[in-house]
Amino acid sequence: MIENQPKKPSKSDRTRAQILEAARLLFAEHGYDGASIRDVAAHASIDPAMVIRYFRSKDELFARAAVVDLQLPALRVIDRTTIGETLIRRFLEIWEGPASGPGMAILLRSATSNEFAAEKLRDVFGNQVRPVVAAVADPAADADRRAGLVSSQLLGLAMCRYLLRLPPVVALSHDEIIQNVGPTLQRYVVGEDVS
Amino acid sequence: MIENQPKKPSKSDRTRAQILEAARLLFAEHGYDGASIRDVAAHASIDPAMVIRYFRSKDELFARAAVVDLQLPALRVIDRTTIGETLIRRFLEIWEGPASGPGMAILLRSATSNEFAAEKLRDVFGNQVRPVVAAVADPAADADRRAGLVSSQLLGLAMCRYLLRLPPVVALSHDEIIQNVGPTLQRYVVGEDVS
DNA sequence: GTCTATACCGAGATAGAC
DNA sequence: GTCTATCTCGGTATAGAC
Repeated sequence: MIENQPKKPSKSDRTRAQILEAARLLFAEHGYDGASIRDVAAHASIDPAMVIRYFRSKDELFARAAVVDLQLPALRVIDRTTIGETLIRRFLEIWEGPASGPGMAILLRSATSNEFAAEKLRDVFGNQVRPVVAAVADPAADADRRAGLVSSQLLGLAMCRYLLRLPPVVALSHDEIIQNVGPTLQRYVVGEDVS
Repeated sequence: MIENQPKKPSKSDRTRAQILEAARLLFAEHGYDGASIRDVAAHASIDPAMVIRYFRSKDELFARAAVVDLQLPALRVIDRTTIGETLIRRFLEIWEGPASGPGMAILLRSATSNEFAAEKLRDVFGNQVRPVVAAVADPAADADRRAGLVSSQLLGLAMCRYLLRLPPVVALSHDEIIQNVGPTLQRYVVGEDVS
């Protein structure tokens, strides 16, 4: 067999990982246009030509860097009465927790001016957020609209707090966010408004 | 007197206006990086050198294009019991009404990757949104936080509906938006939650 | 006032020596 | 596998002819 994949952190693999990590950092901070191949190379202490050698193009590098897994299926056991709080807590973990990477920041930072990033972001909400909302939405038929409303509040909060860094939103404590935004999400998911 | 300003739509002025209009359109649609001087010139049926001649640089052109006046003082007569609905109705006018230009789209499109645009957007909320919220917030001392929460919902809605074009959010009718988002804003401005 | 031509720069990407 | 050198392209901005 040619299968000698296990246990081979070859130098190539480590270099590749370094490049990818540098790319994720810089794409998250400066966006697709703002982060150049040269920047990524410098940050990984490597030659720019290597970046192209390992990933064929900037687009492909971005595609590799912009993978997002919100791990929402972990919320499988859901309580309809506390879904709002559950969602906002998970949101804070994703954006500020130690485990989750900068995947969402990468997408959101570039989504306004890069159609690929925009499409990926729409995919995230269609494939990851929507199913969770649909599982508990009040008539499930409204799942699309409810998931859309949830997304509008959560993306807006992320924009203001992590990208735009609007001072009063940055200043909010986790408890304040949970207490204020939680009820909003709760109503969007299982509320009886609607027309 | 050298004052012959009135009644002189000289060819220069018209050209200047054409350039500015083209710039506002393209900056709103493609963002700062995505809209080049050449694009703007082509769209205004003019030579690229003229763009630089009229506005000294791309940065200055962007600064001229990115002026925003939400005209919120027009809401001076405010009813605390309907402030949420008032705000969301004004939001829809700003983004979809015939009068308002693409100013907000210009800023929001570029704010994630352009520090100047980000600063201008923070200014808009500090100088235009915050005062309105402060005028009716419930303890007025919480005005900053309340205005921040309002901004998070409104910017998120704008992102999803007009920039990201998330299908379920695009599909929302004006009435659905008013009925669903209005109560959220109402609670953010005069609600009694908080910690 | 307007446009042609171009300078200059930094981007992404490639060829080929080592 | 790695790096030096370079190509090409498109960006902003400028010089100078008309």
